[in-house]
Amino acid sequence: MSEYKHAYISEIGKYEGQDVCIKGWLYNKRSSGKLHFLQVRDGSGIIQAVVFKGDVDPEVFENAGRITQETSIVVCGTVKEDKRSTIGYEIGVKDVQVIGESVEYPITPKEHGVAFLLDKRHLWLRSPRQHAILKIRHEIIKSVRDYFNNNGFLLIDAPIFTPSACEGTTNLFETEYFDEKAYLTQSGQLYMEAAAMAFGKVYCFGPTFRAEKSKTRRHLTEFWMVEPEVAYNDLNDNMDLAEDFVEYVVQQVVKNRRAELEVLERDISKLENIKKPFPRITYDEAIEMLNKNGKEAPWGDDFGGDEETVISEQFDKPVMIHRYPSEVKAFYMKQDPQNAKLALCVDMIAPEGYGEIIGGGQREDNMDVLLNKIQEHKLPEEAFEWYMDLRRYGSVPHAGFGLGIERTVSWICGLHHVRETIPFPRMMERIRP
RNA sequence: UCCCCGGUAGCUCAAUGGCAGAGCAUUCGGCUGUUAACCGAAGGGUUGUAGGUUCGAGUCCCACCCGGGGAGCCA
Repeated sequence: MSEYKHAYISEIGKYEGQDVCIKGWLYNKRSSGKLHFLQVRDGSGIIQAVVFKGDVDPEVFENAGRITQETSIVVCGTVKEDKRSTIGYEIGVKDVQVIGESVEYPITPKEHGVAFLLDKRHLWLRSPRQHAILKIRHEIIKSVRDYFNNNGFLLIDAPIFTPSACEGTTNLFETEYFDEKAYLTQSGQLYMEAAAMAFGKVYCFGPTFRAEKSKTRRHLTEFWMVEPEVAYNDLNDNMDLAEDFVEYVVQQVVKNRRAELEVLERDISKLENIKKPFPRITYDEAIEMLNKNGKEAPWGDDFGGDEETVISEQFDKPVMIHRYPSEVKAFYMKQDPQNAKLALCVDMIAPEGYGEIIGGGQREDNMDVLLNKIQEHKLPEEAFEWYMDLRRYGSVPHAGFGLGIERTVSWICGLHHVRETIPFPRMMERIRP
């Protein structure tokens, strides 16, 4: 076996006519008397290895017929072009070596329920559909990093442990930090504001945690968020950045992960259409749109999933809704100089009912106004002393936003639930495996 | 926290209040081109848990446990 060169299935075309070995696992098997068809996967792809009784030792043929699903095997043979193969090639087997047996693998090539598959998430990752989703997740994350790295942003990692709530309202996971309490971060934003005053254009990218008891297809307790922040940007600059960024990420996936989108049966034309400019409407216009479409919405209410869906259905691109009432938004949102009841904030709602993927806006840069907001929200002033320093020492207009990775993956992949968009999802009722 | 749905073989599901079943998986046998292969056979059950109604409960009633979907909540 050692004389054969190790080849990955994704690059098998380079070895046509040569003898190679594939190191992987048995995905599925079919037999036909004097033939065994072994579907072998190695992480880079799946290839059919054909064992013909007349070509190999009787012992090799016999053993090949006994290999069970997900047994790890090294398959050696000749790479042959074959039109019947979905990847264009198959292996004419000369030898098969079993590395590790797999006895009664639980995920059979038939349908299974979500609860069962989530219990077996560590094995479910081996299936082609999960490969497609997680490769697209990889592409999205790579595109996110490339976009900011290529546009003059500096990566600044935000801490995971935080001494108190960024906004004081949401449920945080509490943990012990020596002899005091600490919380898992729900956002790196306040730290990005400090970093923007130091470096101009910055972003952070990492996990965030929310302890809300939400059981919906859009919620995880642990999820990943990318948060850019730019000094001297106003709300319009922020919306320009958001749409340029989202267009780039979507188009990179369309360009580089077409095969994976096809595995998921995604309508790619809908993604190809995600090009600038994106529609921008005010909160007031959104309220009007809701009332016109039979979804009564009083001025002053925040939008839930139903409202977001009705609005997103009016467009075939992500829509940016800006200038919400200050009351429903966080304390650090800058007050609109044209109307004190409004905040200079923006949410981006993905099309096809996928909901909010971006939330952000211009930050309050006036120290007195910010102090009032902290008091109105009954937040502990001393915890925000360092944050006030950013207004005390050379305050400038600045803006930023956060994009939720899992909701973006869910939208681009066309999934029903965010739980498949992350390798090991953490939800209200599920922390294992 | 609230509302809705569900829990039967390893998995996906069926069973009018009357013998607990099928497909897949597993094991054995057959087939030279299979594509969730096919054909034949075998093994496999505390029907989520605990009560109750009934001659008789997987099925009806009550409580609880677990899961799924949604709401609230969630920049």
